[in-house]
Amino acid sequence: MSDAHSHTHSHGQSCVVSRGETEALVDEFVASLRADGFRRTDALVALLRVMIRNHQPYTLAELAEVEDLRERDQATIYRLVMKLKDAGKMRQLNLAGRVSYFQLVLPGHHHDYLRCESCGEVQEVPLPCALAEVERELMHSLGWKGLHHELEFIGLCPACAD
Amino acid sequence: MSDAHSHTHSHGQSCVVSRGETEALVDEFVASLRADGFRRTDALVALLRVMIRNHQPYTLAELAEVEDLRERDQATIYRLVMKLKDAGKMRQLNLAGRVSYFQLVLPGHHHDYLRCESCGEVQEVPLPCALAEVERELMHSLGWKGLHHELEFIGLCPACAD
DNA sequence: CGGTTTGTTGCAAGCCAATTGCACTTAAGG
DNA sequence: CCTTAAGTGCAATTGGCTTGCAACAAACCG
Ligand SMILES: [Mn+2]
Ligand SMILES: [Mn+2]
Ligand SMILES: [Zn+2]
Ligand SMILES: [Zn+2]
Repeated sequence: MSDAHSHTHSHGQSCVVSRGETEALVDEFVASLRADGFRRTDALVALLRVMIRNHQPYTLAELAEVEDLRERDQATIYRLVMKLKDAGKMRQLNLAGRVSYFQLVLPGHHHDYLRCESCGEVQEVPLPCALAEVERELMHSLGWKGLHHELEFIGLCPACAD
Repeated sequence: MSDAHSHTHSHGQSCVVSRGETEALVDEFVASLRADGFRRTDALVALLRVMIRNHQPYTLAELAEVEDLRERDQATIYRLVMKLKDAGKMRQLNLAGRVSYFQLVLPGHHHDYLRCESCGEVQEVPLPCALAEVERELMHSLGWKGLHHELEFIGLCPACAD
């Protein structure tokens, strides 16, 4: 009942960075991480390479499939992701029910998503997001601090809609 | 690492319905459910009573604590919730990491939420939501169907912000 | 370049909310 | 009543994390 998709679905390929530019960003990212006690390990570099090159939400399982991370222990990837989260460099998205998605925090990048209830496809919303203003209003009127948001549109993708 | 709150936090108490009005709505709800093969059982009535009376997101654990559901098996509550979801009468929200929240679908009711990253408090957004227009635009331009959305603002509640 | 400190990793075990199989019970309809 | 299909309790299982611990290896220091 309520069974979800289980195949590996493809994400939309928005927000991609060139191979060369990625390397520079990785170096920069690692450098800033040094201040938080991170060391430049192969696993960290491989992880950042993927998540910067293709700025999308990934499940831990998806990350474990990535080149240069394939032979890594799942616990290693898990701890890297969590440590990045603690450092404020990783965001945990709860797009689907049982699994979490993770996406690197890149200054100036914010994305909302569309998710298909039928096949699980996740696609970036190709429209500008106007919620920053609402955030300001909420912080001002309710006294909350440091608000950001997570917005997901849910429905049937063109393929599943027939 | 990244440890979340674990105590039972209170929800904001918006969207409450009077005791008498609730009974009428429950009867109406059950009646419409009959078309989907539902039977009027004590567990179903108790569940609807809670979720209509206080239209909020609940975890399965929270539902299991409710009067008249306390002595029920967790599997019973789980299957009721899932069957309602399959019938399109229940929405599964992914507000937090490991546990799902469920909220009854009531025509004309739509809510967005604020969640405190520190204490886990969940509060309804007291402003009107203007995303229906964006949904129409997305369906029109991208070909998705039946879109609804889930919007959550995340930050520090007044208490946790000091 | 050794030696020391401390973050990192593999491996295996554990955790826990959800999920399911099965036999029994009960609402609903005739 | 009697039949049929939905609902339920109970126990066992799943699966996505999550953690303890010993072995490793960046970074740093003299
Ligand atoms: Mn991006
Ligand atoms: Mn409501
Ligand atoms: Zn689809
Ligand atoms: Zn708080």
